[in-house]
Amino acid sequence: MPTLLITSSPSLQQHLQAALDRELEVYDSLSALAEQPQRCAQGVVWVDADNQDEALLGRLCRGDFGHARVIVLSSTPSDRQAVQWLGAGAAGFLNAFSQPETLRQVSAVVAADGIWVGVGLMQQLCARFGQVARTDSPLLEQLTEREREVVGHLREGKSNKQIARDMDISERTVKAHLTAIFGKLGVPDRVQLLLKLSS
Amino acid sequence: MPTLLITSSPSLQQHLQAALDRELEVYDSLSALAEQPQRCAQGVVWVDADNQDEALLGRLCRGDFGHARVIVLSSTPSDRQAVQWLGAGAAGFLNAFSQPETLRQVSAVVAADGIWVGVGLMQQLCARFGQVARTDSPLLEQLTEREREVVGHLREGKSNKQIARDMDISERTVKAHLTAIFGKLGVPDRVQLLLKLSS
DNA sequence: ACGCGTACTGCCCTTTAGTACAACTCCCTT
DNA sequence: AAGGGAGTTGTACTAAAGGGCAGTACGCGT
Repeated sequence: MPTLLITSSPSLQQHLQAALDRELEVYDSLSALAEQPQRCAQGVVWVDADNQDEALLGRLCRGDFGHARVIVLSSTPSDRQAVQWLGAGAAGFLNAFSQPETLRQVSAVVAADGIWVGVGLMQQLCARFGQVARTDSPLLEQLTEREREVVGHLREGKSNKQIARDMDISERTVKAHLTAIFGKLGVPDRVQLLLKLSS
Repeated sequence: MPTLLITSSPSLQQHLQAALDRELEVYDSLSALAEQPQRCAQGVVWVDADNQDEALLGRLCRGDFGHARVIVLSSTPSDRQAVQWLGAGAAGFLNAFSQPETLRQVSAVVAADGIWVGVGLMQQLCARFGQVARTDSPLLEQLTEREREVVGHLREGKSNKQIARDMDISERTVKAHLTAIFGKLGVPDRVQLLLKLSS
């Protein structure tokens, strides 16, 4: 399993090589690597994001060039960048000049098919996710079983007619359920309901 | 730094003990541990979530019983559970009977104050974050200026009549813009458009 | 001058959404 | 037995959404 490094910075190359104590296959830019996709079909690729083509890096993370595990490095890391690359499918995001011990840790985690992310960011992400999950369930608790089913279909964007077909009841009954749902949740129509559920 | 394990399953105890090759302090249930909170004031606590009190586990993750690092195990893991516990403050979530190598990896990461999470879940979290943080979708690039304005109003859940008032044009023109928008984005109606934009 | 894209609007039409009012059947609790 | 919630459906209505057809107007490049 080869370990690749994409950077145009000699100092970063030296830093990473010293930390990992392993043979690195170094490429100057992603475009150079893109021409031989078989090199990154597997293994781990460390990418210095500072001077790389964002679109190309995004494709690499998404797996367009194989199933490589991508670790994105930045000398000026931010939460925005972290979300961008981890969301695209990167396996790690951290400061390019992190402590050697941290780099080794990241390397081990990623090699074991895990992903590496800073504690602060993780808390932010969970808070954001939890925010949605929290407002989601209590809202639907006041609905009956059948009404929740209707909401489920509604979230797929189905029409009343389609919901009626899928639930094997009349369209009139679907409307009855909807009227009850709108009343309980305090919304005027299906559009507002969807917005309330996804906010 | 003690390592605790909360489970009522002998096979899980054996599995983890063998993988970590370390002395484990085993408790049958969380309620047994809750009576002596000083035991989990620090260190790492592995908890088998399968047969535990959810409320109690939530409090443990949130730090009600000290600042222990909590790793939640499940023999039937799901993203929903992962979000639930990581969101509550757990340091890791994984299959109870993961490979010994993975378990050791998780142990190392958590001991180093990191968080362990699967790649798929990470992408979901980032997507959810982006949903809130992102203001403009690449989908909207193919729309004209005026059409993007209409979409903006649409995302507020406004009716055509209201949009017409706000943009100071006729309702018919709003419909004309909408027809163009639906065509370009390949959706049949406003509901599907909203779903597409928020996915 | 001509074509083209964008914006805007009218009339008229069909379909969909939503509600008011009125029933009926089950099932569960009192 | 009586009441009530949940689920179901009908008729009839209003309002909203969506689109076809037709026309006007403005700016921009050839």
